[in-house]
Amino acid sequence: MQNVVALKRTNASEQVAEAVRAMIVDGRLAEGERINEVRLSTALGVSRTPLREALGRLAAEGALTSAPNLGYFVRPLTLEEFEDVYGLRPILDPEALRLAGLPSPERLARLEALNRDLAKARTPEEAIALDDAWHLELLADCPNRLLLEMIGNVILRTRRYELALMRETVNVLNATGEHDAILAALGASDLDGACRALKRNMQSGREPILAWLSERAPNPKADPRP
Amino acid sequence: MQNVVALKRTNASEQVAEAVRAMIVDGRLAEGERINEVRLSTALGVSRTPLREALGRLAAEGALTSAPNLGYFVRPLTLEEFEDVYGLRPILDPEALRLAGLPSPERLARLEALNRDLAKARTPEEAIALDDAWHLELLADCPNRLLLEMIGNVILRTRRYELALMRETVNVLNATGEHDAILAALGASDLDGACRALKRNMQSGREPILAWLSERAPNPKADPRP
DNA sequence: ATTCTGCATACTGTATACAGTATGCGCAGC
DNA sequence: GCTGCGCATACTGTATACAGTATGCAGAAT
Repeated sequence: MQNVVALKRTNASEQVAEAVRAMIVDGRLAEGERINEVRLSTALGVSRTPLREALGRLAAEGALTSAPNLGYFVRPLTLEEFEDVYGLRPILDPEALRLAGLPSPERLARLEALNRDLAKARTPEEAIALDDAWHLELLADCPNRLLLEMIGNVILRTRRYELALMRETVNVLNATGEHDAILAALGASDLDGACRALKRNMQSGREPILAWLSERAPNPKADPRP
Repeated sequence: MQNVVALKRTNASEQVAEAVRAMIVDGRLAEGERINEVRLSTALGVSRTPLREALGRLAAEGALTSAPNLGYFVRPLTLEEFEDVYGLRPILDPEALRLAGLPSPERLARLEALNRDLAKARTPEEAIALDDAWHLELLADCPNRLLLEMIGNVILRTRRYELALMRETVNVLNATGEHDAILAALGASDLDGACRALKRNMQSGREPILAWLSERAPNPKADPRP
C-alpha cells in the first residue's frame, strides 16, 4: 500500500475503508456481492487484517452486512433500507439548518455558485456529487458535529440509490429550482421558511426511486443470503 | 445494537464488542483511559485480532477514539460531546414517536408499569436502565429501524454522562412526572401533544449535567491525548 | 434419471509472529 | 541542578499461519 500518495496517515485500515467505501457507493462492488477477503486484500495491496478492520467499520456504517462464517456482503438495495434512509433526511437536514442559522454572505455566494454548476452538470455522477456538496455546504455552520456526521453517513447511503436510478433510467436530478427556493428564503432572512423548503426538497427525491425500486421486483443477480 | 435477535452467536468479536461496550458505559473502563490490547484481550480470553475488530466497531459507534500508533482510548466526557449527544435526542425521539403513532393499550399498560418501577428505583444504575427501557418501549412501534438504531446509540452515549453525574452528586433522576404527562397525552389520543411533551422531557435532563460538567474543569486524571 | 452421501476445496475466524513507532529513563554535557 | 541525547522497553500495526465451517461435485444407491 506504499503506492498511495503521501503517508501522512500511518493508518492502512483507514485508507482501505475509504477505498472500499468508494467502491461500494459507485458500484464497482455490486449490491449483494460477497466480499472475498483474500482477493480484495491482494487487489488493494494489504493483508487481510487491515482489510477486515475496514470491513468491520463499513458494516457498522451500514454499507456492508455480515453473516457468521460467510463473511461480509455489500448491502443490497432494498425497499426497507430506502424507506429508512430517505425518511431520515427530511428529519435531520432541516434541524441542522435551524441550528446552523442564516448563512454568511460568503456562504450564500458559494451556494449560488454550486447551484449554477449543478444546473450545468451532465453526468449522474457529477450531478449527485454537486447536489451532495451543496447540502453539506448549506449545513456547514451547524454546531452539532455529531448531527453533521450522521447526515454525512445518510448521504452516502442515499447516493447508491440515486446513482443506481440515474444509471438505469435516464432520469436526471433536477433540484436546482428547489435549491433556489431555499436560497431565496435564506436571502430574505426567513430561516423557518428555508427549513420548510429544505424539508420539501428532501422529500421530493423519494418518489422516482421508490417507483423504480418496487418495479424491479427481486434483486437482479445478487446473493440474497444476508 | 443492530443485532436484535442474533440466532446463532458464533462470533467472538461481536461478544467482545458487547462486553467492552458494557465496560465503558458502566465505568469499569474509565474515561480517557488508554486501552492496552494485550492486557484486555487476555483478560477477555481472546486474542488481539477479534478484540481489535471489536474496538474498531466501538470507535465507529463513538465509544472510543483512536490515535495513530497509540491505539484506542475511551472517549472522555467532554462538554462538546455532551452538547452534541443531548442535542440530538429532542430531535430524534419526538420524530420517532410521531412515526410510531399512538401506542396499543398493551404497550400503554407496559409503559405505565415501567414508570411505576422507575418511581421505586433506588440506585442510579436501576433508574437509568428503567428510564432507557421506558423510552425504547415508547418508540418500539417506530417503523424506521435505522432511526431506532440511531436513538439506541445516542442513548448509550448519554448513559455515561447520567451515570457519572448520579454517582458523583446524589442527584436522582426524576422523570416519572414527565413520563406521566406524555402518557396522559397519549391516553387522550393527542399524538402531537405527546411529541411536544417528549421533546421537553428530552431537554430537561440537560441542565444538571451541563452544570456538573462545566464546573469540574479539566478532566480528572484522564489521558488528554485524543 | 434422481436423490443422497461423502469428500475435496475454498473461505472465514482466530491465533501468533514480526516490524515499526512512541515513551520513559539514565547518562552525559553545560 | 537542569537540559538534551540516546538507548531500552512496551505497545501498536500488519502479515501470516492454522483451524473450523460452508459449499459444490462426484459417485453410489434407489
